[in-house]
Amino acid sequence: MGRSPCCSDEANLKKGPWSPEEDQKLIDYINNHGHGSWRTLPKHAGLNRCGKSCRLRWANYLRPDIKRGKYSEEEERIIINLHSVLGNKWSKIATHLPGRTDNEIKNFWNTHIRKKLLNMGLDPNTHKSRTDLNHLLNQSQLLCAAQLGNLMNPWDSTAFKVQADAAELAKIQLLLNLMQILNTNKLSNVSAGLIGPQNSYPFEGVGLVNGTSTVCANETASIPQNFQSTGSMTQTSSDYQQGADDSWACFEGQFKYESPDMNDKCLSSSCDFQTENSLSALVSESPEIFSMNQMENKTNPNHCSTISADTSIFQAWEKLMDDETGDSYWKDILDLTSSSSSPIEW
DNA sequence: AACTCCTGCAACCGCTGCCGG
DNA sequence: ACCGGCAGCGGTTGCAGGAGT
Repeated sequence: MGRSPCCSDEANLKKGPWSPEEDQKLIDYINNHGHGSWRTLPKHAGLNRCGKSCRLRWANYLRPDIKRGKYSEEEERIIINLHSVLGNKWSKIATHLPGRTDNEIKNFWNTHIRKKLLNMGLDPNTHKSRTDLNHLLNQSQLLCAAQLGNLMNPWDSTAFKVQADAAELAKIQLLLNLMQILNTNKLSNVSAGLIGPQNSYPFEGVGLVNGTSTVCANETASIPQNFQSTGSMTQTSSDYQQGADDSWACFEGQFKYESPDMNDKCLSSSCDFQTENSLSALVSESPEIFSMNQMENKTNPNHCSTISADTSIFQAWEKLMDDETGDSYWKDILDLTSSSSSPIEW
């Protein structure tokens, strides 16, 4: 059911920028009487504006507790983290940034952060790598083509080497993109891990910056029964409400999943819908590399898929672990996780 | 100096959700 | 249950000022 536009019956009302005199009238009136009904305020305050315009002017500009000036890195980080969980819910994001208005945060997002994320190769809407499925498909096709090339002409050593390098690069890139899918989805950060035959992957949360993660907690993440979670996470937000709708929390730390009786090589278990959809699409595009098995999970049937990959992916993973850069990167993360081994319950 | 283009931001528009009758 | 009024929210617009040519 629609409703008539605000103040549409009052054609003579002023629009556009506010004059200093109008601002002062509004400030004086609200300081003396409070805003009360916005609908009737303009008349009482002697303003030729509609109530909506007055409310907006007060809320976004004249309110005494408004914080002006540049956003700090901390504020920027909070906005990115919250946006990854809440999306374009600017008013909800604003409740976590005292003195900042929803309008101001929205503008800051659109003019600064959005561009920054794009420059970093991230989709500002999903916070995922901008590698869309077509791009992933291209990479998996490159990998397949390289492997096929090996089979078709195994005696051409030069071609073999070039193709092998291309295959290796493609594997690593594909792996990194998979990690991106796993890492940048909301619930997947607490419910999905990258698990190999020997290496457990300690994963990070949404928008992990300086060790802080924001996770959505409006659903309880389920963990398949044959998995154990270990590691350490410390809650850093004070308004976390476990189980409440629309709640959120900040955590620090990492934890990992291990499957004591997992013989198959498994890339992900216990996905949320978004992760599952991303991975399902990837699996359907590259069935020669990935397979997907449904695991029965009575607690939460929505989070029960297992993605399995071709062995070569895990060989690439191990190679990445052996690589100097990769090794030091993972060593840092493993050092962080080794401080505690108390189980986490979700 | 004059013009165009770009950027940032305040303000508007139209829709939704809530609440009381 | 329905309806209408209101506040609030998010997308969009328009303008001022700066940068580039």
